[in-house]
Amino acid sequence: MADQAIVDCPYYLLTRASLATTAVMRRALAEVGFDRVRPAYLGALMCLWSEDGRKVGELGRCAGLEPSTMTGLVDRMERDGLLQRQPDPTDRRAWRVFLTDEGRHAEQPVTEVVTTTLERMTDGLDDDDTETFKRILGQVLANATR
Amino acid sequence: MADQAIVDCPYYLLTRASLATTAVMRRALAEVGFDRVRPAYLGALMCLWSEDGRKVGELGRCAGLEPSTMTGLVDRMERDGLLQRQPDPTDRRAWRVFLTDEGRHAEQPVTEVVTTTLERMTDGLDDDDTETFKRILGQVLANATR
DNA sequence: TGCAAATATTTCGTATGCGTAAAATACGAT
DNA sequence: ATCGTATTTTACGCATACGAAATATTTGCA
Repeated sequence: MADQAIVDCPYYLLTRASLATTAVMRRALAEVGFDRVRPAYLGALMCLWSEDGRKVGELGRCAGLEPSTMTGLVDRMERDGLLQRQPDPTDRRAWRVFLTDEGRHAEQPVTEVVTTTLERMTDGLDDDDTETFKRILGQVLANATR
Repeated sequence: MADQAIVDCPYYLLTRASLATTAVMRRALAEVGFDRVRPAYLGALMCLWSEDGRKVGELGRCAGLEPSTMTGLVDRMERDGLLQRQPDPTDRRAWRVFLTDEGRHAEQPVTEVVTTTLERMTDGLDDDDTETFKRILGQVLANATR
């Protein structure tokens, strides 16, 4: 089979694993009734759960996304009822992003779904592997962003 | 710092590492004059380099992409002069995809850029880590696609 | 004070990927 | 041969992400 070379390519594996995990995450969230929470929202939600009322740009830096990406993301999350923009009282250029009740109440169950899903994704790996995985991904990420 | 939780999340690391590596790959290709070769083309190119003249759907299966994704990808690759569609002589529903001269000649230098870039991405990791990385990604991918 | 530079956000165009539905063609059973 | 089903590809709408440029506001310096 000539197609074997590609599944040995780390870049193929990395991009495919990322997309496939996202697909599983989306289905897992939908299955427990959280179809309003898209996988792309998770980073921003985690940031807001740990500290609500950030500026759009701060949220982007926390979640690893560009400002121009955040605009659309916050639009969709607002449309889906998870958060609201509020003008920053001390800086008229900026918006503060606040969770709605729904966004706040999602923390517990969504965190649980994410945890369960990640456990399912790392099935067949021991704890060492999981730690190694995070370490390697962190190193790759560091190598890539510079 | 409350933002630390997120960089400990394997899902964050996985998606970020994938996007960041893609960005580096794009820049690396552009730097050596291969800006017509987008990172998304690499899977399809590898498949065609190993076996030219596949059907669109076959190419998708080889590269791990849905048929509906392949249409646009092949459109762009054709627009960028890397391949051409030819009607399948034995099945009028199907198209065969053939590399152009340019697509064929890209194999050597593009492969080199990709290899170099991946080495750069895995800088700071030993050979064991690299093998472990592929094994884990393969496992995650297997867990996700089922 | 006034103006240039910096900052915060959005807008726009583009790439990438998916799922659903449609269109064209092939195939298998009768 | 015909009809229903399967296959191949495309079309469409949407989500997600980026970079470049535009807009609005703030800030720092002369």
